[in-house]
Amino acid sequence: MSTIKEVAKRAGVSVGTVSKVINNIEVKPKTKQAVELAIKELNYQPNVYARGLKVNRTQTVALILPTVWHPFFGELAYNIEKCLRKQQYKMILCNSEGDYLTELAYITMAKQNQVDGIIAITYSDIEAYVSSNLPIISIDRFFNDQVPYVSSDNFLGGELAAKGLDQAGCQSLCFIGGGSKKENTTRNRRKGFINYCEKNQKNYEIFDLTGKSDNFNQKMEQFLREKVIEKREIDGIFAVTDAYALQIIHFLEQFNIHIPEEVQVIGFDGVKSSLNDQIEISTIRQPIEKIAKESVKGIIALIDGQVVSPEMILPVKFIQGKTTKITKNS
Amino acid sequence: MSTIKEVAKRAGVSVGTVSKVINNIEVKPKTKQAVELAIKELNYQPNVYARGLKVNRTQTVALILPTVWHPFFGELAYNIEKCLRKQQYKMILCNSEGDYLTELAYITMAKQNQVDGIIAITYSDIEAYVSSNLPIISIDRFFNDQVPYVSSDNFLGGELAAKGLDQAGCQSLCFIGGGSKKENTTRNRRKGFINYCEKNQKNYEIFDLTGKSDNFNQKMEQFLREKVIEKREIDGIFAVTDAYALQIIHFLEQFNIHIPEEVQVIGFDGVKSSLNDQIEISTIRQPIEKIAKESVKGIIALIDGQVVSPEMILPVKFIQGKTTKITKNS
DNA sequence: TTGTATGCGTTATCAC
DNA sequence: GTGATAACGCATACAA
Repeated sequence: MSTIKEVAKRAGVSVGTVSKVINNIEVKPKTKQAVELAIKELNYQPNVYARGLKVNRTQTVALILPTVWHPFFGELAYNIEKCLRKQQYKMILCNSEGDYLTELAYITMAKQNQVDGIIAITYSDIEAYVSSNLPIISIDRFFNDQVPYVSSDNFLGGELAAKGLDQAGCQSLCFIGGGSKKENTTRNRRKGFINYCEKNQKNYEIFDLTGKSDNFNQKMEQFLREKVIEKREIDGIFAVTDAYALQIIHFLEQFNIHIPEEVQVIGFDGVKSSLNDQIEISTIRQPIEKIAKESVKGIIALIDGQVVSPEMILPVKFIQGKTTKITKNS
Repeated sequence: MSTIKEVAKRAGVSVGTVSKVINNIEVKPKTKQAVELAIKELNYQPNVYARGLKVNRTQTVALILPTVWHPFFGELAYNIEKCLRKQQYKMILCNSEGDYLTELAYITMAKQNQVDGIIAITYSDIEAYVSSNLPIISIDRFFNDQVPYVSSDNFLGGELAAKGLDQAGCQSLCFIGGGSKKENTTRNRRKGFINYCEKNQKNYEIFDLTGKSDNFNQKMEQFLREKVIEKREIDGIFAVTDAYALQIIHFLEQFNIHIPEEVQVIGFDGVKSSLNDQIEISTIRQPIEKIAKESVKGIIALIDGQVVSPEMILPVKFIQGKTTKITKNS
């Protein structure tokens, strides 16, 4: 690998001049030409470490997420990398596997100047380690006023789900949720759901097991067995994620419950496992591309020392699938 | 961020001594203690750029693949990052989107010392740009003797697929493939399939459209309509990937062909869209974890200047799904 | 407009 | 065993 010195010698100029050419600083056209020729001839590539040491910029952002091996995160990671690349940034991928220590290790790395900033989607308590001098954007989770976050409009999503079931003819709705206490923005899905039901005087039930309980599946199945299969009290289900929705559907189908004829189901996420994949279930789709775009815009603004809006809430959409009846509106 | 100088001053020693402590070089216990205390007090983190500039090592590897937004690549990326992390390496994720120029840009980046090595899964002709002084491991594709590659045993996979169909009672087999000419290791799936059929005197047909043809789907459907739906000449299909298999199954089901009763189908890849996902179709599963492990082992060995075996072929397994009949052997 | 010189934070080679 | 110092490759303030 040739250095700036060698380029300077070959071009018959000084290193300073070469540096100027590289960084697009005014230089006499003729010298510029000579330098560019030398660069080409020597196949010179600036050493990013020397530059990084000097200017303290690496053009690299870390993306911390539970695991890229998940349709939602995969799509998100893909889009974020794409956006970053457009802005000449590289992306270090960090699968935290939801592990607190792994997340911390990555944040430490960030502080060692390995990266200019972090985009994180995490549910552990890394708050104390997130100092305000480290540019960071959070997805789907509120930390504090210092950390801007971008998220889907979960409240609206909950409303849309309830509305979707309502308009498709359901009489008695139900929200099924669970998972970590920390996912405080996804909590709003439930709130939106309830809000719609209250406002429109729809019957509804809530099955929501927060915190980790090993036997969540058992309890949920018991709930379904009683309320849906036996008593037939519920004919519209909003599951907090597509994964839950799928699970519920599989369970009900075992008991010959027809979907959507007898029971209608709406999920949340709208993930596709790849670009060409087709979504089968009715769902509230998160605007993953937009989330990616806003996150990248945010982190770069932060790196550039600009002020960034503390929260960016992005609209969601109802996607008609095969698990709700088709109405005029959908 | 504090520097090594400040640590030295606080500990009452020289920078050289601090450096020794950091790099675990013998130092008097007492001084070591003092230095470590100062490090803690100042919350000192070595600057990786200064170190990188000095030792020309970044502890970073680039992973180039078409898109992480794909179950197979997602799983692969997840596992590779996991392995790299265990070895104290970071991973830069590069979605090339199959684009030649993007791949090139990333290779250029690698040459700028941003990364110590590359793990690539690419189908374009980047051969000329891959100089032997840049550590690189290829997955699924042979470039030349200078570039070690790791791959599934595609030939064995082809044999297993044919054997699976045969033992499940199929009389007349068929291979359906297509895609890029460049995927020369996946070509072996076809070879293995043919090999089994020849050796065991099974009837077989090949439908293989190499190169890109816009109307691949049309032609394939026409083929299926004639051979499977109308003439009923084929009762066992080996599709070169799960994606094709799925497509074929959906198509046949439209014509009320029962699978696996009338026609049996085996795919290739065995991808799950997440850890908890369940595979539904019968398939030949690629050992993604092993591929990840071997790639990482390989790239690190290369970085460390060791010699690496030019090819690593890993065994595949037949996975019984719902699209082939169950036999005693399976 | 261009060249020279200094320093970024670290490691490594010397002396001591 | 420890300290002083040169060097890594580059950007930049300043001198010419």
